[in-house]
Amino acid sequence: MVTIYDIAAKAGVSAMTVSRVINNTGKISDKTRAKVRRVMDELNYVPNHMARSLVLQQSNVLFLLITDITNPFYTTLARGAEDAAKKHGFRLLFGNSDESVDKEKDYIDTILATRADGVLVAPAGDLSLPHLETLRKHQVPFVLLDREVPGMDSDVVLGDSKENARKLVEHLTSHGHRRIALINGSPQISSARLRLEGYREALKLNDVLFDEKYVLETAFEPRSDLSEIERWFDRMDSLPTAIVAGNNVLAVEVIRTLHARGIQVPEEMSLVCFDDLGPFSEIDPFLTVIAQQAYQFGYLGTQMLIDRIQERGSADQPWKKVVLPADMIIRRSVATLDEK
Amino acid sequence: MVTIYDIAAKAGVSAMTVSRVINNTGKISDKTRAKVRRVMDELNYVPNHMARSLVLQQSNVLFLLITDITNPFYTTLARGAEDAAKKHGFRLLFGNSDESVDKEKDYIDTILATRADGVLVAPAGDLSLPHLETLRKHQVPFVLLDREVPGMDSDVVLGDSKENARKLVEHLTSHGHRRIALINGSPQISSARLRLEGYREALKLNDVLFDEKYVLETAFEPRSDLSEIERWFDRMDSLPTAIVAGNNVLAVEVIRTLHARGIQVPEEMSLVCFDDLGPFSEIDPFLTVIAQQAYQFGYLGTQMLIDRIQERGSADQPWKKVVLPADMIIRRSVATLDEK
DNA sequence: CTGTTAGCGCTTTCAA
DNA sequence: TTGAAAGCGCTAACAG
Repeated sequence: MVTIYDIAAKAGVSAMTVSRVINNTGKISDKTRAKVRRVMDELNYVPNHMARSLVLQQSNVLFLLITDITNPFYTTLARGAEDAAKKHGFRLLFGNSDESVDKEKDYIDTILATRADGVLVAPAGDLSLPHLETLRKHQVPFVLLDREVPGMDSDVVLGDSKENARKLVEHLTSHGHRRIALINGSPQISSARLRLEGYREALKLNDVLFDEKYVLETAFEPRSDLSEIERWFDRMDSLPTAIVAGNNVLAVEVIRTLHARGIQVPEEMSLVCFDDLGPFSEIDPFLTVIAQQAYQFGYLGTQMLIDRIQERGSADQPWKKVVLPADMIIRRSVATLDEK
Repeated sequence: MVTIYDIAAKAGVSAMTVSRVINNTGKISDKTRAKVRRVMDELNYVPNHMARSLVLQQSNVLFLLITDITNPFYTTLARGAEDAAKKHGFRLLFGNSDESVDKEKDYIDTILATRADGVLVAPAGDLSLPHLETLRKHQVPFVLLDREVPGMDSDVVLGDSKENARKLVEHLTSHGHRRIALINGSPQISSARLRLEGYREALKLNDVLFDEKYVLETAFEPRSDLSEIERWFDRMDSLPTAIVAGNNVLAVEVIRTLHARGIQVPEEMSLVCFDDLGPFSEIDPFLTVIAQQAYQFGYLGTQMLIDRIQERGSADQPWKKVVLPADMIIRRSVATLDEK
């Protein structure tokens, strides 16, 4: 491996001078600089970030921890984070927790051990609290994405889950639906809880009685075992006329289940959900959705994180909470009901 | 920051003993080990991977460079790589080159500077050659994924693009199609070239004359400017009856273009493509595709890479080339033609 | 079973 | 404008 000492020897200068050339610090004569540059090229020198980070006590690395790398909401978010990080000269590394608190724990350990300068986290759920406390204890700045965690104050970028749930439900009631189900993620996740709240409020506002049997709380990621959605349908005596899915992945699961039972959307069942399906929704623009600005979640979150990192030492700013609005994209997965 | 020296001092042992406890090396009395462990917990010690990598001259990090993080083929591949890396105790970091040779270059520099132990690359194209040569020069083991680069021998995991193109075309001819177009990625990419070859061979085998005007070579990622596909349609006097898309992203672009022109699939135009659309294809299982085993690309590639890393020093093995078979999933995007 | 020494590649501080 | 010394946190090699 070529080090600054190899360069120094061959260029007839000290290692310190090489370091100065690399980092453009201090005063160097043009001649020396040129010579050092030439030798660096000849020897194919590549700086060693680890050695550098070790002495500088900072890595210029940001870490993005998402919960589902196959979900276009998160990959689009990742693109936003990538662009923002690059713009500010940070490198961005990704991790994928698969909605698992345990895998998340492993990543937190890795993040700590690799001394990332900051972290963007879409927490797996409320049980992520200890992980966040660990980050806080080690003074690693972080920004929460898409979900909050009770008991932990921090910067956070959110959608307005409650409001959006209300919009979705009212879209359905305005088409004559009264028996509206909610197939939601785990109540251990703040966004799922708020979506349930919004759903209940919207029902009340529209004089529809809340019926517990129309709510299924499962996981935002499909479980591999026999589908809970399957079983939920099995025990349903009278089906709803419409379903709100807590996210895009659940919407797909619902559609599969409906297909398997020969139930047509929207003729026999209306369906709406949170989050669009990514580029592939274009194939058949079919599902009516709340389209959150995934890219902005990543971009803004990263900017907030970098602000926080660079603020180090200056007066502590209060925590920032950014709530990004979302549009409803109306397509054709909702039928209009005539019956009262 | 807590270091092994802090632990050592508080536990009344030397730093070396702490190091041994952390790494489970050497012989340590149970009593000492217990005490060191206790102090580590009390002080919330987190090992510093950078310091460790610096002395060990290895990082236990693998880097996966893909060309499109929003393409489910690559995210599924990433899941496979993740699982394989984890199984062997390596950490996996991702980068996204966006099909850009320049961004790829940046990542290669980062990879070199952070001293990853090995790299999995889906190269942006033939122009990636210098990047691979850089890796080779610095003795960083790498495995190519999904695409080869002329002039560079290495381990590689591929699909059988030629054979699969043939299957796709013959599926169309067997349904009576004779005017079959190919909308393909850049000829700078090996898989695109082979797909074109397979297409031509299949036409010949079925006594269909090759017609240049039915081939469009564009990019595997949609360009932001006015769609080339748009313009290609514009200058077409007699439309084909079927289209083979070089990958899933292009298929989506084709569908959008067709929709905009009010052309129905499959009634007025049949369409098939390479690579499935990920979980979301389930919503409307519509497109007939060659479904490559994306997960296996990542899993096997990672295993090959780790083999290569661990072989260090032992006799050089010849380069391995793994070709993964793919199944055609027949859905309903192909119409049967009666006309001869 | 445990400790001492030296050094991984780099930058900060101080001196020339 | 340049250099020498020290140290970031850790572990290999050797000594006890």
